[in-house]
Amino acid sequence: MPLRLVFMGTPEFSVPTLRAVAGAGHEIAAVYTQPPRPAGRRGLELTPSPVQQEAERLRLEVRTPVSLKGAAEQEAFRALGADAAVVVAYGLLLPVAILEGTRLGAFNGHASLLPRWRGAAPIQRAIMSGDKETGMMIMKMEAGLDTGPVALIKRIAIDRSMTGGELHDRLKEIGAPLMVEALARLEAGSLTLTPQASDGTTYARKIDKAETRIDWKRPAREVHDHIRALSPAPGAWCEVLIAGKPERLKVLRSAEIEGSGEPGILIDDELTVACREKAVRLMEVQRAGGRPTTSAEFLRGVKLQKGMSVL
RNA sequence: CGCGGGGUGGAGCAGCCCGGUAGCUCGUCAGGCUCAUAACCUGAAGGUCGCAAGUUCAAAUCUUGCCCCCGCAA
Repeated sequence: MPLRLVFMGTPEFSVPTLRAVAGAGHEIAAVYTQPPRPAGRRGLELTPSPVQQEAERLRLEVRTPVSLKGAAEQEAFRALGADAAVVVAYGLLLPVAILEGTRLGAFNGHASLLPRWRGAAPIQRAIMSGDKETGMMIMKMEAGLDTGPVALIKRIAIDRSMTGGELHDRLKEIGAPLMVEALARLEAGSLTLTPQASDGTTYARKIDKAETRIDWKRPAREVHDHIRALSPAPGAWCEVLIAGKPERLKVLRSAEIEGSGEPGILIDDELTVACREKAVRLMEVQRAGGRPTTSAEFLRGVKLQKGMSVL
């Protein structure tokens, strides 16, 4: 007997799970997602979230409350009479009334090995810190931020060249079947919950715009991790002088290279920038207004040579 | 009407302000040099300069409209 569920999610990361859960035969009573927001370049066109778009494709009922704190919203939620809530990157705090608003509770797909990286940006924080592994976890939600007991874990390795975008895509696909399995066990009454470890807790605070700029005074290893963690979005960047004017250059891919020099100085003709320790070679870049290009392509049009500096 | 950059041979760019025979760095093809090469030398092919209209003796370059791509901001 399939479960009657409420799905709560917003970005692209949530979509595979929505699709998988719906495809597994469960009944989706409603999909909660963040309301359409002004987006795009020209006007302030309201753009529905990826989850909303997918939900409409699946002809599911969509709800986009700005908050779930109000008694009316909570009552509307409870009135769905769902067995459980499935939550993946929803973006709204769930009050206790919501957590307890279903028969079996709310289950969250989270992209880290909890209790490491509780919070908003676990994927990027894991790479930025040079973690060698991470994973997806399905946990039962509690009032605290990502503190609930864990039901299922799937670990995956992070190699030294993996970008945030690549890891994001891997994890969103891993999370979908994992949630489906958790629901199957929940339905069968065989889902076991294990409390999170009491130590090793870290918080993955949201990526701030101010920290996207590359700091060449840090060791090459950290610079490289910073670049790949933020690639492709929001993108780590620096400035480079083109025809005498500073221009923003987003770095999408890099590599650690042996070599040294004053931080921020190019030590060869192949976009290798000296850092505090060793150096980082820019492999793929994107200048403001342009498309992503390999550094070789970029250098054909812009002359940046050994000795010039990168800001 | 949020701010801004851009669409030029296959790639990345310059040229546009100060209209007048399309340039640079690569790639491709042919030949040469070399033990050899992604190195070097010589030569060649390849472009309706996003689309349309206008101004002009003449438009990649000036004017107007449209299409497409992208950065910032949200």
